[in-house]
Amino acid sequence: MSDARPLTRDDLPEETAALARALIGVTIAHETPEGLVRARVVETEAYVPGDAASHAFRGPTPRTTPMFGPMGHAYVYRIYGVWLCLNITSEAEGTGGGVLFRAAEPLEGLELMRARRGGKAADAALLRGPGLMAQALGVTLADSGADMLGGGPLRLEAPTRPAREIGVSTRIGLTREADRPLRFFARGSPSVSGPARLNRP
DNA sequence: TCACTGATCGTCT
DNA sequence: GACGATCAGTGAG
Repeated sequence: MSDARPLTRDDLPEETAALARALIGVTIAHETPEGLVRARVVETEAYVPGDAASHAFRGPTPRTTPMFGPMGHAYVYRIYGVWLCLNITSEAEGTGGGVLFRAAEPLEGLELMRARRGGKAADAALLRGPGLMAQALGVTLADSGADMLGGGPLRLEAPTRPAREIGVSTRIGLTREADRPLRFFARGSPSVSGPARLNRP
């Protein structure tokens, strides 16, 4: 609760794949007028520089400019006209890279997350998948560009318990660069998304 | 457990 | 004028 320690840039690596791995287990918190929610990150994907699957691949556009800013900032985009996906920028300013938050375990603000999801999902499934995670956290397009390592309303905090073993697999839902092992997940977590075969040891 | 499908629209070609 | 870093529902094995 009040003893949660916000993470700063000194706590995390400034390299996309290393950051994606380091984020497994950290707490993501979002404070809005509706209330505070917290969740433990259990699944990420790295979109590294030069990666044809990355939105940054073709250079900056109005949508993707945050990806080329300094590390530790939010990049939020709409996918399939319906869902939002939350990323954190992961490289030095001028280099396009990001880590997609794919799933998390709910820790605090369960009522609010259930209300935002509006469904009958089990608690472990409230943030299982990138679109659902952004929805449960109450992230909006207005959050794109926000500093997540500066103690603001959308921020990362130190893990609240020892990390689970980290698994690695290929990324989900891609057509290009689909074979690269750039997805990281907390092995054994009930909130990890994706087909079971990707989540095995 | 997996494969397939429809919904839906901003973004870039 | 396509095409998605997705999800829920359905149906088959």
